Amino acid sequence: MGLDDRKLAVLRAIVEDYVATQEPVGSKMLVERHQLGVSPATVRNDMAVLEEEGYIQQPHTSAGRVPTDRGYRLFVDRLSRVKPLTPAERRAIERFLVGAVDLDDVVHRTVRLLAQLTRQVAVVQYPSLARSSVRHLELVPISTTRLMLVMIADTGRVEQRLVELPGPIPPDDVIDLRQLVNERLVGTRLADTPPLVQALVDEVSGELRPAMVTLSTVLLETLVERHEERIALAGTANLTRGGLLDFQGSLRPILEALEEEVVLLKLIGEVEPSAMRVRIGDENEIDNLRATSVVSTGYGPGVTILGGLGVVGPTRMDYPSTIATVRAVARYVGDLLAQN
Amino acid sequence: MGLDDRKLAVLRAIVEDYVATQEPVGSKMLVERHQLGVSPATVRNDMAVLEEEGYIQQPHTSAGRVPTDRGYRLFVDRLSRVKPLTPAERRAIERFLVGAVDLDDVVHRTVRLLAQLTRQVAVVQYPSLARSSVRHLELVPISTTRLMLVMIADTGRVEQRLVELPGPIPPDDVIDLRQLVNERLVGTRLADTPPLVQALVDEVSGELRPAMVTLSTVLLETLVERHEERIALAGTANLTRGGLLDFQGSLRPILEALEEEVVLLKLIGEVEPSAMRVRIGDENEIDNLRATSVVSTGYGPGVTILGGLGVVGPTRMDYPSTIATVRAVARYVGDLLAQN
DNA sequence: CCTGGCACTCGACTCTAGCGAGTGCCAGTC
DNA sequence: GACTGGCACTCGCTAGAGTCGAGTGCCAGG
Repeated sequence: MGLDDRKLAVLRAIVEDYVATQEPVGSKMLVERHQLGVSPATVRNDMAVLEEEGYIQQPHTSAGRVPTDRGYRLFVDRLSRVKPLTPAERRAIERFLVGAVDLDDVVHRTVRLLAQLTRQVAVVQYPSLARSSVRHLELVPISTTRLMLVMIADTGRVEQRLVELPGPIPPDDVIDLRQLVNERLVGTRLADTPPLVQALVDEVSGELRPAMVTLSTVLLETLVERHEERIALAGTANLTRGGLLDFQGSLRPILEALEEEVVLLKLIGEVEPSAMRVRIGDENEIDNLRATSVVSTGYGPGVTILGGLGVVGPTRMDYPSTIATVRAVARYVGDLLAQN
Repeated sequence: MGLDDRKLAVLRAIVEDYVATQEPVGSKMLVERHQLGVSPATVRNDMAVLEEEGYIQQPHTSAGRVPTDRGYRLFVDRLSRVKPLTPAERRAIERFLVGAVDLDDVVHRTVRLLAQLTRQVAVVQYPSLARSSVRHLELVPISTTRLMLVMIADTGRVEQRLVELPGPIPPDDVIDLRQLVNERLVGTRLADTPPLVQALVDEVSGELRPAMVTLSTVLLETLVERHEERIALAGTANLTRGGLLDFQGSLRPILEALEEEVVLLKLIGEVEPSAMRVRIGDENEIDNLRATSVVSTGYGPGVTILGGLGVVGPTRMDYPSTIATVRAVARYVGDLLAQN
């Protein structure tokens, strides 16, 4: 059941028109707006085949056709050429991201930028801790039995945790501890620290030991287990564009899903090396998002992946532009972080 | 134009019924469901007066009455007794907040809890930097010309900034700098630091001076100007409860407003000492939120105010419960932070 | 294989009529 | 003077009928 070129052209035209107008598209409109070189009747026959194959669908008998998820999939895979960004968009990206003062700032600007450019909901994951290395560990005495542990990662992320010591500790010991953990851990990837931390504990003896034991627990929590991946979100208001037409009027499940960090991580986090990932409608594992499409990718300096970012929108989105924008923003952010 | 007791009772009944049923309430229903001891006709007369005074309103000529913003205001001010929380709710609060490991965690749990209990959008401001004191300043060398400045506030907040030095700086100088800034600034409220920082700069001379000048700029930015108040948000999905009835079907402006940190701060940030603030409909300064009511308060240990929290919902909300919940949560969080 | 023509389908829209909740007013009663 | 029962009236909501037209599927002819 191969689809010949014209049928593919028809599918493309349907997708493009439907995305643009948001209304089921009929055969007559189609030949008027695209140079297909055939009559409406022929297009109708093609459409019948496309429908039979599951690429398009009629909302009601005697209405135009609407692409199915499968139709969008084919469109994305084979029919769309990625639209290059306009110079204006490129400039917007640069202007927006220049002048960010720290990591928080970069992430915030990025997510807003992405939401604005795509006119959709944007999601940006903070550089993943698992993929970062320790740049510095700081121990700040808060009281005689309390320390504040501050971990600075090479990606610029800073994590802190309170350490409740089993007993009072003299200031000099804090300095020793600090030096010790820094010597051993700086430069290693967070994912690789557990054995090193364990070795540290085994090694230390004397009065420093109880403190070291406690500290090691917190260290492991902070560096590995806690793994609290952070996420920034923007543009939820864009869900209301197109009135209640998209999402058949029930934003509820989508808003709910977007509030679950775990869900978002699943969306954005499973990155393949700088490849675009497009999940259309039913392809989404998350039930609440079956009515949406998700375009995501990883970002990072060079080929390293630090985290993911992407957008969530109606299945009827402008895939070529969206994909182009997401890719461009990811690239810029990656480069930006490379400078740190 | 005094309203006698019965008229007030009628208003109260109207508010309560309307909040419960979401439908305009008529005179007959009213006498049936409340023991007013008079006939519908009498109630109608009272209602006519209440309408004339602007407390209630008819959506259409022959429909029941609906409270106006002014009506809700009177209700909140004079007619509602605050509902005590149920034991289940108290327990929920305790269970939810116990076990928070750090400030981020506390704030996140709080905002989710608040959203869940009130079934509305919850907003929690991180403990305000302006009201915090410096607990410790750390300078971490990143390269010979770069430092990471980490500021730990007594509220547990940690802020970091990259410092680009004008030239290379030896490690010993970093130690000197660190000691200097800590000596002078630890313990002072952030709002009070500018003159001290200035004094520091004036005082330092020699080779340390250029670095100190740069550092002071960043310090001032981080401590004072930047003032990046952080905000956590949860429960936006609750906006869709009640279908499209509330907010006349356009969530748009509300979602937009909720994404603006500045707007949220205005909502939540202007706290009076542990007093509840209720802004009803038109009373909101923010145009996009004219269709909503905002219940907010400050929180902090004892009488100190660290930040604000509150909820945003339809004007037709259950004020007594909402107010009780917001107050209770604020109190718990305040106590919790007092333990740090 | 494509095309023009044609009968058919069916949702969207308009219009009308009837229903009923709710009102305002008034005359009568305690 | 305050309350009540009664009554005419308003007007949004719903259901049903009718019309319109975009769009289709099919077929015969080029």
